Amino acid sequence: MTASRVLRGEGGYSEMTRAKVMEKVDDLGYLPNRLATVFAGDKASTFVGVSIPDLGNEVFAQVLEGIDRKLGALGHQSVLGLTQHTQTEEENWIKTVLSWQPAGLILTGRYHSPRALEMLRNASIPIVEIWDLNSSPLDMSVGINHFDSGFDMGRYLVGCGYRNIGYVGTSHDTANAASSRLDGFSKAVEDGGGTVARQLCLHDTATYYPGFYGTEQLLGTGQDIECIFYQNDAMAFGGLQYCESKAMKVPGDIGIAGWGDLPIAAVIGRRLTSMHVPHLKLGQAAAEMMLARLSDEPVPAFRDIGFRLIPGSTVKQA
Amino acid sequence: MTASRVLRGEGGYSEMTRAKVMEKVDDLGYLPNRLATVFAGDKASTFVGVSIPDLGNEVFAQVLEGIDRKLGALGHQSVLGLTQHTQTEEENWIKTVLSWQPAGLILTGRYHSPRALEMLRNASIPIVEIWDLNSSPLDMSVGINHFDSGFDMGRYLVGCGYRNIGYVGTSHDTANAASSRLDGFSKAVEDGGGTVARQLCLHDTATYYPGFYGTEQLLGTGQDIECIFYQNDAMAFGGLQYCESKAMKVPGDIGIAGWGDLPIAAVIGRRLTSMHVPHLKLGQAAAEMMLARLSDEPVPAFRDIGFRLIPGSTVKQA
DNA sequence: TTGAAAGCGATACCAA
DNA sequence: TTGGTATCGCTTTCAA
Repeated sequence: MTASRVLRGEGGYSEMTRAKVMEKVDDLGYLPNRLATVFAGDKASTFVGVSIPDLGNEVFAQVLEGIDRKLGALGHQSVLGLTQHTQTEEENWIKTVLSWQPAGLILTGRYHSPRALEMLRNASIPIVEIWDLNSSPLDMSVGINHFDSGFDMGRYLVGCGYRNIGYVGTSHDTANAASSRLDGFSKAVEDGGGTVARQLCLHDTATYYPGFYGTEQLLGTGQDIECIFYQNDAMAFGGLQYCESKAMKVPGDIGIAGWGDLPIAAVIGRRLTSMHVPHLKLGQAAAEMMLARLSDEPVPAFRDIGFRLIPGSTVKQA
Repeated sequence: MTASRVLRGEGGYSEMTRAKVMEKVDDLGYLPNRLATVFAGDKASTFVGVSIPDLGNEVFAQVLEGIDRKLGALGHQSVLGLTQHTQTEEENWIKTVLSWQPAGLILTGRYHSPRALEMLRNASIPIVEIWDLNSSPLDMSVGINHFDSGFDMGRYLVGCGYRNIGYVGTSHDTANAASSRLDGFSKAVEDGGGTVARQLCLHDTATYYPGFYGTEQLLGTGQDIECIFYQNDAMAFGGLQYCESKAMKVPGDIGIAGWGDLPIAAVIGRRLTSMHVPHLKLGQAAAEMMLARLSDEPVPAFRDIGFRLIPGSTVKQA
């Protein structure tokens, strides 16, 4: 009816009619049913499905915050999916969220199950793969090259004189960004004549306490580790605390390097050696690419958001 | 048609028909359109709108994780809204999310704008208000009594012998849980013959660095503050770092008390004096109440999730 | 400028 | 056990 036109403000009605309609709307406390709108026609929904591995990891919380702020500001909503780093969780979530006819999807990571890939291709909606930059994405991608960031850190530590290096991280059932970092890191260390003597991948969350006890385990093996690279700053901070609790000097007795440059790194007195990644900006960029695509603006297939090594003072200087 | 029955598995069809339908489904890569399902009838949607103030605060990230895990496990999805601690953001988000006919809403906080309240009442869907326990909620509530938790901390610090106490937190445009804590805290301190001499409410996020520079500001006033209570552990940790950077002994020269018992508190060597709140459990409880209500099980109107004082070693012992 | 009619995909209800 | 028909709220198209 005419009311529909008025509510959409698309013109083709008189001012008097408009007033009458608006009055009724206020009167009845009418709220539109967008289900019906989307259902009725070609109108895209304003949902965007967003999959995130977990929120215990501050990194991803920041990414999500960046995404949702930007989407929300432009009238879109995030439908959240926590995949717990598994492809099966992701696949189940994709199936469900697609049935809600989302305008698009933002997925963390570049590795998806075969069935997920098939659904994604059939869906023919915009998809942004984030975090792990994919230069031949399903559709669009924004993130960084994790292999390279690990490589740069490895080269830096070797340059500082370290040769016998350890790694503490967590493991999940699939290839992921953290393992790409470790691969790049190992490559650089070996290229430089060192070895990643001991790599500890805990079945735990990538947070403070696992960093603490992982360090204890790693150093307990008796090998002469000179420096430890951690999956992220939270774990590195846990490791730092462990070392200090044992009266080990950092970097005198052992070097500590994190990754991600989390907010905590700004206050620990000494600057943690780390790799800066603009998490919030990454999330915002993902949302921007999605929104641009949805309004048919040209969008590059991928965007490298970059990283920057932070020398810090928890490893000895070259 | 018959296919609909088969897909819902509600019986009333032959095995042969079922097989034929399923074959076609696989064949066509058919995905149901839940928009239509919800739209069609009384069937409730599986969305739950979840409003969260911000994710930079680890506390809320954990709450959201608890909610989404539990909802997801039972076939529901969270539609996220980041309200940035403002009622107007919340109101806008409520209007939008209601138009998607959600099964229910989970809202952080007990204070809502008048227009939001009106929409919420008209919606006649289950609503869980979390975080700030509301004994006469719109519908259901789960959380803790923040006033009481502040009061307990105040009484404890007074019991430790502190009289001239400071507070560092952040401020937002509305009454909120943190200010209830401060109210309760002040009451207890005054009851015990002390004063909350200086209260600093920064216009910033409640994270590490504001805790650091807030402490600098607070101590810079020259008043003889003996102990500082912080809005949360992240801020307290920032304060702790500030004090140590100035070679002040904690608790010798100054006492530090946080709130929330965040994961970081477990690794900082000394135990941070804090208040334990089961954030993840709180989120899960909210999701459970929502799901119970949606399946017409009896649900209490509110649930106190409790807190527990952690004496720690960053304040002097009584 | 307005309204009447068809249709989106699924379900409820009946009839075959 | 199966399938036709009306229906949900809105948009699109066409006619008045």
